[in-house]
Amino acid sequence: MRKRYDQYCPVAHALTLVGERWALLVVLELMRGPKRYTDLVERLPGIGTNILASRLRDLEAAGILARRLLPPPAASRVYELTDYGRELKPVIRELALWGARSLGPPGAADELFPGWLANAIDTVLAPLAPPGRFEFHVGDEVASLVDGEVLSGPVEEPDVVVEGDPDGVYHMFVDQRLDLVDVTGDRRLLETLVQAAPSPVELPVPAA
Amino acid sequence: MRKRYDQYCPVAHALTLVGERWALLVVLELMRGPKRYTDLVERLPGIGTNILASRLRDLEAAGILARRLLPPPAASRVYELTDYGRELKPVIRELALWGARSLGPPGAADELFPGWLANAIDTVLAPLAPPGRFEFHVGDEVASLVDGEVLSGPVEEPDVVVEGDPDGVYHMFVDQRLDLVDVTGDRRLLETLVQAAPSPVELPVPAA
DNA sequence: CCGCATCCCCAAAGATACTG
DNA sequence: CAGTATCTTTGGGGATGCGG
Repeated sequence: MRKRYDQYCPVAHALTLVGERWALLVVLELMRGPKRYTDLVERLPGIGTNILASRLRDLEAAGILARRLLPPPAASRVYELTDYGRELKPVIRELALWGARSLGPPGAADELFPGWLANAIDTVLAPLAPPGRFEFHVGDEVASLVDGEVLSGPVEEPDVVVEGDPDGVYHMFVDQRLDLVDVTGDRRLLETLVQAAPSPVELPVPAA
Repeated sequence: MRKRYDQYCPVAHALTLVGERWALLVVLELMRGPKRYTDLVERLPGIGTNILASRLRDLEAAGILARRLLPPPAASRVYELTDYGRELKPVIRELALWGARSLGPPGAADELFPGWLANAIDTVLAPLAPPGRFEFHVGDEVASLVDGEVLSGPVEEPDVVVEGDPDGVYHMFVDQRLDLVDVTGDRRLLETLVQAAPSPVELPVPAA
């Protein structure tokens, strides 16, 4: 918010609102519901507490989120998106679809924090998913995809259940390999979903 | 590119590639064709020359753009998007649609540089435009919209021609007022276009 | 000229400690 | 729990220089 671009351009304006470091990731976290300050801190590994406070101030001033006090006795302060903030979803979705194509398998430096699976499915798969009831178990995360809608946790009467580690699931979607995961149920339906996923990009230079 | 987020998340990954300041605006400029270094400098008011060089390096390393030498005798170096870079268009489009809703009328601090009109029409209007041949004259800029495709300059046999200053055109799209611009031709068609434009957002705090 | 590299200055980012 | 205060480090902005 502070740093402007001196151009009369809708893109430049959007970037002054949500273009600063961490800003869109804060919005992404709030997409799955209101959160407290400390919830955000632990779900955004590496963010400084002062940075988070600053971003929350800026995003509130921009009308993207609002702070609210939960009714007593809980009485803790939470941050939640406004309507305008929620409308960033298509932006985040396109970013995720684009980024997924050059995202490699999970590395050691990457943290997998609670909710990552549901988040990834929601942003990358949900918009292209065929109708059906999918259930995924990856490590200790469980998330489901029901007719294009994402749910945390299992679903009743799934058509197909996939079980594996992060690497196996990665290769399932990227290389269309189903041999590194355990599949129970409608294998055909899973293949349809896998084929709908965005195809990876061949990077010219492996970013030495 | 340099600064990572330590999360295994497609959005975080996308933001490490194009989330730095100026990066997406560089991509936006290259969307309308290859450009030389100095072209970019003058179309990105306020960018430092070292920053631009750094962004170009990072974006090249990420496989988003490539540098190429024009054939002699021109023999100057140009930067152009790769396929993967061009696929950022949906991201930019969604950002523009979202940003346009809270972008006010042009202010004194905003620079209007050559091509702004075509850029704005392309990102904001083109994806929602009804079929038809529109021609816009704003200040000394002329751009057209033909069946959802943008052209710099006039078009043959336009259905409707709009003439006005930036402020008038702004209120045409935001307030659906057609009395601040000159309209020649099919006024009905123009009204259809205006109604397709994204509606503005009521900001809670005017960002004092 | 064009395409940067260098230098200087200042404003953010990051890490840690601490307080209402 | 939800931040502010403080300190250090890094990167951005602007000017200038310089080789091709």
